[in-house]
Amino acid sequence: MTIYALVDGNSFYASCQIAFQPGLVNRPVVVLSNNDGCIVAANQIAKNLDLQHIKTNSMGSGGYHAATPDSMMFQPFFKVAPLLKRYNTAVFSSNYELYADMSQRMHAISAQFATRQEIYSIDESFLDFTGMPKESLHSHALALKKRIAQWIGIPVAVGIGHSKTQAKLANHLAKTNADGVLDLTQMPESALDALYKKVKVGKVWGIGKRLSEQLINQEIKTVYDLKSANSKTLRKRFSVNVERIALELNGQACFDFHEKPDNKQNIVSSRSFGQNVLDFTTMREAVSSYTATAAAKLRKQQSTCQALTVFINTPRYQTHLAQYQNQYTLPLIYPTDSTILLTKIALRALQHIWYEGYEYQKAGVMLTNIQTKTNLQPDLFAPNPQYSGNPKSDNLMKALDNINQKMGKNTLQLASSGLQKNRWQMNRNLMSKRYTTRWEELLKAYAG
DNA sequence: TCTGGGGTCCTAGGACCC
DNA sequence: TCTGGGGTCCTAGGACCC
Repeated sequence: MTIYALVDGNSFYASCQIAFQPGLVNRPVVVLSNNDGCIVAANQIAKNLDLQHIKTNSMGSGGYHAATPDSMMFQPFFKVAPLLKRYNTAVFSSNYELYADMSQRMHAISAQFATRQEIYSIDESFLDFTGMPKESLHSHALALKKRIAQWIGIPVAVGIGHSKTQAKLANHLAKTNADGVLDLTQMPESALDALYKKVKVGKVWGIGKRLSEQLINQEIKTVYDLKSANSKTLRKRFSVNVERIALELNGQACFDFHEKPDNKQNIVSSRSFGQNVLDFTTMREAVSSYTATAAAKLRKQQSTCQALTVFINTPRYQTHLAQYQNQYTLPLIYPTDSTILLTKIALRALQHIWYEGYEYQKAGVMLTNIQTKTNLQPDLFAPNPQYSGNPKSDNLMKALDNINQKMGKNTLQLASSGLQKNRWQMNRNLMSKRYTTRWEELLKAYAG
């Protein structure tokens, strides 16, 4: 029987900031989303701040994240700014370069503690603990936790179970455990049931707000209720996925390990603008720039795409402004990974949906119909049947990627991306140094 | 003044075919 | 003078995740 462990960095982004400014450890710390828009990470002290007066209407019903009463998360920054200030909170703009580098280090350490690892997100990985002596699982996890703390200064929690869902749940519960580790595999059935009875069904991985409401309507209120529900009924009333989740809670693994990350089936690059965009020239630059980012991601996974979508919209929360949103998809005759070609297509798609007179807040580019380059299916009936990649373009793109990787993003770019990005680029007014990836931003220590 | 970005999977429904 | 039933493929939208 496979044993799964889930390692998860506590308030990961906030912990990354604290790791380099240990003086913050006793202060509330929050990290903002792109554009300094809302809060995406908060340490426990910040989470404990009194949110009474800001609980209402956090992101509106159309938001990605419903506000949960206990959470500072996803509150618009401007709404909580006065409260944060009152409590002397350290506020940071997102510093993705720093978090990505710290993430790699954390995952590398975790990998040393298991035969297999699945990197699930920037701050989480599943580990395979199968075959380890049962009584030592807990101490093994503690050793892992200790090493990550010592080597990179990030606190983690570890959950252990017979399925991914159990490991996720154990991890969630471990966060409030004294030592930050919880092993469900060593728990007798009765103890497990007693524990499950105390946890709300919405805490289960894969049960979001909507499903949780629907389950509660059917008298399935706790993890125990879900675990003991009839699995065929669950499939009929909800979905095959809910059925699987229930089985997983029973210790029957339905979701496999994925050691190698799958190639993306869709690649999106989109951003909110630092300030609303009114003119086509500026919008062209933004769309060109997002296309370049998406195309670089595409080449990184050695794929091509055969369709591209551009979307633009006005700010939905600024209700006094005229609202408009639209998207347009263009198929390509040949699969490609060329920034030059994709940019042409993207700008053509933009022409289709652009209307003068609106204040635009966001734009994005999505690449779809993605295929890996190695199993490209050339279209025999296309006018140019021998096409299966274009060596000249491939070399050019390779050179572009190499230079940008070595010298920094946007060292080399198309003229259509523009040089005055400050007209639309996001605000990050509170960014810390990139301690681990830039020589000139290294931490300095003074002796004497 | 100020509300993120990037993914996956599933399902329902329409178009089309026999 | 009758308006079935089954199948596939595609797309849009919903729900979930971090």
